[in-house]
Amino acid sequence: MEPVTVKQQRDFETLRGEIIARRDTLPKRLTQVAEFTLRSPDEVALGTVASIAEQAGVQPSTLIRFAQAFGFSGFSELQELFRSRLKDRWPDYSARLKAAETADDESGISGLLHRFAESSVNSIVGVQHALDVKLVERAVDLLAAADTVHVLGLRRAFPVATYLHYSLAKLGVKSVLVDQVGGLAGEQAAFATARDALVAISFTPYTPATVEITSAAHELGVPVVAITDSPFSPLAPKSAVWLEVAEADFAGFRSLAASMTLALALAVAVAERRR
Amino acid sequence: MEPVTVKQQRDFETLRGEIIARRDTLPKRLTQVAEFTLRSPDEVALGTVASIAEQAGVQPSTLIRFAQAFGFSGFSELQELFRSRLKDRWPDYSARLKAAETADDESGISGLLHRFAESSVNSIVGVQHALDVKLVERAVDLLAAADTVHVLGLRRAFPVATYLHYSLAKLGVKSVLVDQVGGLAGEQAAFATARDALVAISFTPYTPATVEITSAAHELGVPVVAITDSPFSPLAPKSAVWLEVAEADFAGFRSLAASMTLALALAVAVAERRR
DNA sequence: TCCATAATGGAATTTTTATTCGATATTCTG
DNA sequence: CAGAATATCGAATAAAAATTCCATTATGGA
Repeated sequence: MEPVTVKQQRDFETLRGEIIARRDTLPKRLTQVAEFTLRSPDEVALGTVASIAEQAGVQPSTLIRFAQAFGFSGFSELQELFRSRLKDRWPDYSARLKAAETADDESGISGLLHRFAESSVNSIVGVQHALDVKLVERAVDLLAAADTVHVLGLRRAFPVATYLHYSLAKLGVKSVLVDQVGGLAGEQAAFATARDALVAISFTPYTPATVEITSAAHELGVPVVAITDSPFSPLAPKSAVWLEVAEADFAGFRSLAASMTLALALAVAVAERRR
Repeated sequence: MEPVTVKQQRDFETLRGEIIARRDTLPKRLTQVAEFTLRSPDEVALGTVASIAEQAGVQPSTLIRFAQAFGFSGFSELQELFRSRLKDRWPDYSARLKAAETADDESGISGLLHRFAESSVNSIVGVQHALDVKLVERAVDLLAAADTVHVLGLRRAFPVATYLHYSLAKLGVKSVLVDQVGGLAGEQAAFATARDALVAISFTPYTPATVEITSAAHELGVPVVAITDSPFSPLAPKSAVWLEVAEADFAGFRSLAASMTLALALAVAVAERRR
C-alpha cells in the first residue's frame, strides 16, 4: 500500500469520501481506524493519539500510518481537518436550526422529520422529569431479584418489548419474550412463577390481551412492573410498580423514543444490580 | 483576586455566566482573556495555550492564571469545558436535559437514565441534521411506489423493523415483516418482486442473515432502502438508497431512539405520498 | 510450502505543549 | 507619595503528546 502523495487543499467531506472509497483496499487495522473515524468524527477531532487509538482498538502508531496512507505528514495534520469541521459547523448552528424551522421547510419530508425529532426529544426530556427515581429503583430491584424476566408488549408496545428482551438477554439476564406466535401468549406467561417477574408494556388503547395476561400473572403472584402511559392504565392496579412514560405526539403519531430509552436504562441497571 | 476554591461539576454555560459576572473585577490581562474566551470559544476549545495566548495578546502563563482564577487546576481543565461544548453539539437540548438533572445525580439509576437520555437526544438531533433530505425523499418515493413494503431487521434492528411494519400497516400501507419465525426469512423475502420494495435495517455487527437476504432481494431486482449506521455497511452496496443513522452511545450501549424516530417519519411520509 | 513483501505492535525518541517560578512592573491604600 | 499587595512577563522546567524505528507477525504469490 503506497502513500498517496497528492495533497492539494482538502476539506473534510473530500477526505470522508476518500476514506469510504478506499475502505476495502485498506489493511485490517487501517480499516478499523477508517470505520472509527467515520463513526466518531468528534472523538477524532478532540482526542489525543493515545485516546483515539484506544477507542479504535489499535496502536497509536497505526493512526499515524493511517494518516500517512492518506497523504498527510502525520496524524496531527489529518486531525486538523476534523477540527476544522467542528469549527465551521458551529457558527451556523443557529442559522441551521432556524432554517429547519422556516415555514416552507415544515411541509416537506425534512419538516416531518424535524417535527418527529422534536416530539421524540420532548418525550425523552419529559420522562426525565416525570419519572420518580424511587419507583425506578423499586422496579430495578424487583427485576434484579427475579429468576427469569418475562417481557410482554403487543402491537405498538411490541418494539419496546423486543428491545428490552434483546438488551436483557445480551447483558446475561434470563429473559423470555411473551409473544403471540402460535397464539400461546397466555400459556407462555403462565409459566411465570412468584420467583420470576413480568414487565408489561402497554399504551392507549390498551391491548386487551396484554391486560388479561398481566392480570393472570398478577393473580399467580408474579411481581409485575408496568410501563404505561397514564395513571389510569388498566395495568396500574395489577402491578407492583408502574412507570409512566408519556410520549409526546405530533399529528397524532407518537414515537417510542422515550420508552426505548427507558427500556435500555432499565436493562443496564438490572444487569448492574445483579453483579 | 483570590482563587475560587474547587467547584462541583460545572458545564460550559455556568462557566460562561461566571466569566461574564466577574469580567469587571478582573485585572487587565485577565479581562483581555475573558473577552477573548467569550468572543472565540472555538479557538479556546481547539487551540493550544501558545496559539490562544497570541490571539488574545497575552502571555501563555496568563491563560493558566486565568483558569486558576476560576478554580481550575490549569488551563487544560478549563479547556475541557470548552471542548465538551463542541462535542454535544446541541446546547439547547443539552441545557434542557441538564435542567432535569438534580444535583447528586451522576451515579445510580437516575444518572444512568440521564446519560441514556442524553445520548438518545444527541442521536436524534444528529440524524436530523446529518441526513440528506434528498436521500430521504428518494427513499420515500421508492417505498410509496412499491406494491408491498417488506421490512427486514434482525437482532438489534428487530425493534425498529417491527415498529416500521406496525406504523406502515396502521397507515394502510401493505407491509410484510420478514422475521425468522419458522426459519423462513429467506423464503419470505423471495416473495418480493421488482414491484415491491425492501427496507433492510442493520447495525454493526451486521447480522449475516440480513445481509444475505438483502443481497438476494437486490439480485431479484427488488428496490432496497437500507437503514444502517455507517457507509461501510455491507447493505450500502446492495441498496438503491441508504440512510445513515449514527446512534450515539453511552458506555458502549446504543439506544435506538434515532432509528425509531426515522422509522416513524418514513412511514408517515410514505403514507402521505400515496395520497 | 517457502519466500518476499507488507502490516503490525510497542518501546524509544523527538517534538510540542503546559505549567511553574522568580524577577520586574503596576496598582491600590493610607 | 511611599509602601505593600497584586499582577505580569518570560525564561526554565516539567509533562504530555506525536512520531519513528525496528523486531515480529501475517499475507499473498510462485
